[in-house]
Amino acid sequence: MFRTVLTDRLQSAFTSAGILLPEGFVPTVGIASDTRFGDYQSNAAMTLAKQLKTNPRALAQQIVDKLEVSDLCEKVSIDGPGFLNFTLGGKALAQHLSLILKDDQAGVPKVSAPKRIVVDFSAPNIAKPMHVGHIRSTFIGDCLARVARLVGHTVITDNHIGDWGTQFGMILHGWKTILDHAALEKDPIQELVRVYKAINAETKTDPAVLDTCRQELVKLQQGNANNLEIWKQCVALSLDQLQTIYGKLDVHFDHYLGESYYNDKLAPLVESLQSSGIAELSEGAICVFFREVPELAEKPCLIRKSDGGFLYATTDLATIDYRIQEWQADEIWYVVGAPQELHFRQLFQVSKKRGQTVAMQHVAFGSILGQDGKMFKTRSGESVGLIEVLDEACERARAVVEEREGLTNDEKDQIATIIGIGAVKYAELSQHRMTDYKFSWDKMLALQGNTAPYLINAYVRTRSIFRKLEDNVELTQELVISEPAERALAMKLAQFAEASHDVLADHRPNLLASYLYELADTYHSFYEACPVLRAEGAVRNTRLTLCQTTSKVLKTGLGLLGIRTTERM
RNA sequence: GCGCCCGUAGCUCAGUGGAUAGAGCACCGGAUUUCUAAUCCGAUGGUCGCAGGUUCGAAUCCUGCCGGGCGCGCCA
Repeated sequence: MFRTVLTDRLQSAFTSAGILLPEGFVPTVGIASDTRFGDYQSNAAMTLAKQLKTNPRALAQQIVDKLEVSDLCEKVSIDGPGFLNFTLGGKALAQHLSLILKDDQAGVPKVSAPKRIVVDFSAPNIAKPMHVGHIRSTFIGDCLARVARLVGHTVITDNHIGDWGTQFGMILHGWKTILDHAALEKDPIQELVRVYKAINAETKTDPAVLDTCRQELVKLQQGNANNLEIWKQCVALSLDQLQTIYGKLDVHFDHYLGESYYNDKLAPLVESLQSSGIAELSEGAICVFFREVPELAEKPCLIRKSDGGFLYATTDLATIDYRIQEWQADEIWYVVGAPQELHFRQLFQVSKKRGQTVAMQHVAFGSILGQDGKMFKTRSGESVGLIEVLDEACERARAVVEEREGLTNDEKDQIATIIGIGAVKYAELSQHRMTDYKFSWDKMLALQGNTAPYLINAYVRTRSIFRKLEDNVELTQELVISEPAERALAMKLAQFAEASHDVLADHRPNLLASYLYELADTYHSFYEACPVLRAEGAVRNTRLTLCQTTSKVLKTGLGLLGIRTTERM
């Protein structure tokens, strides 16, 4: 990765120039914001000059005199108030392209200190259909897991299913009184939802029903055999259906350890927290106070209700224990919505009090809003099912594919699925995770502009050239990059490494999405400006190599977003 | 009341200390008997919510204000 190599060289130059770096000062090199000046740039001289109270340009000159980058750069210049601008040489670029081509991970270097990272995402509820609200956690989590794996971390994905909520009181009561077994067989989730909604409505008008539901729940929690059996059936039926969706989405988990998995660990956990003095009795409930943290001083974390029941935080604490003990987790990433920020702050504080050193990160994201700009609530009745969105996306893609020639119906179906699902994923991942956005069919399913089909089309264009190519052409490493469009593409390709690593710095898939969009855009421009097959000799060879490299980076990059590619469209 | 997040082009959004703030959509003008146009080239469009401050340099950092969203003990 050029950025780190140049940073290292810069560091050495400081040393050779005899410049003592102040505590905490790290020279940085970044991708140039304006390519007129160069490919990479550094503001280290300006930043340091401020601290040392010297002239930035003179300091820059001192550094450049000691800088050894002749193997990488054809030019290093000092511009403006003291920017260092690096222009890569053709040979270094060509070498990097050839690395991308032969490397298993397309030139993305591994981290020097790999970690064991648990990624907790998706977490749908049992007996409820997945809706558009699940899109964010599922796609962001899946993408982060893929990127973390690529850069060398050991990643454990865990779907912390909501399989033990209070909603089971209603489902149990409904199962026993109004369940339609034929309907259950046909579409389990739909029937369970119907039952849940019907009973939920009854509880609003009839307090006796509510009471019955509570009793059913207590019986379940106390281990009543019949209720437990019904619960198991619900879980099994729901998991089946979830697996189907995840299969369609190409999202996979190493574990499905739902809330229920931790049931028997909760009582001893609360006891130990109490006996160690971390938790205390307050207003009948057991909670952990954070009197030493001003912002949390009046916001205790409840771990046991006054009626003896356990809570969200209790299960999460038990889950942390498990992940540390069984999986030796160094880090845990929770891909959960921003409204739960307080919950996680409390959770992390409790963990800290217990002396746990695992690094925990709440990867928060904004809300998908309804057309009214309010939260997209499940019970509002307006929520759109995830399946419906995916089906609609594939149908729209299919309508476009239909007009293409030379494809069989089966191929058209497959292509439409890849594009449809890719479009939905890209709509999410190309967005900053903290931004709230209104759900819109058109936005989610757009096939034009900055969308998955645009990127996939760029990939298809790289492939079609090779299909037309006679025989096997030996791609040499001697590249002749002369046209601006060629050089722009080569530079873009080299930056895949930086883009991939940037995703993990702040858990931001959209940085990779915009990189890939820029790459596709650069390729499309190159494609118009530089004929490949009609060119000859070294020029043709160079262009073929650029196409081949683009092909690999697009496929790998889209793969990191969880988006599949197709050879034709 | 306190805490967190957000406010950038008509719309949807990138950009979190660097050089002239960028895309997509929409609108307007061009390019095609194609290495498959789901494409390309160009034009129009912005006191980056407001006001101060720090800095050689601020959409970006700090303070205050305005507007919107979310959260703040027995749901998850």
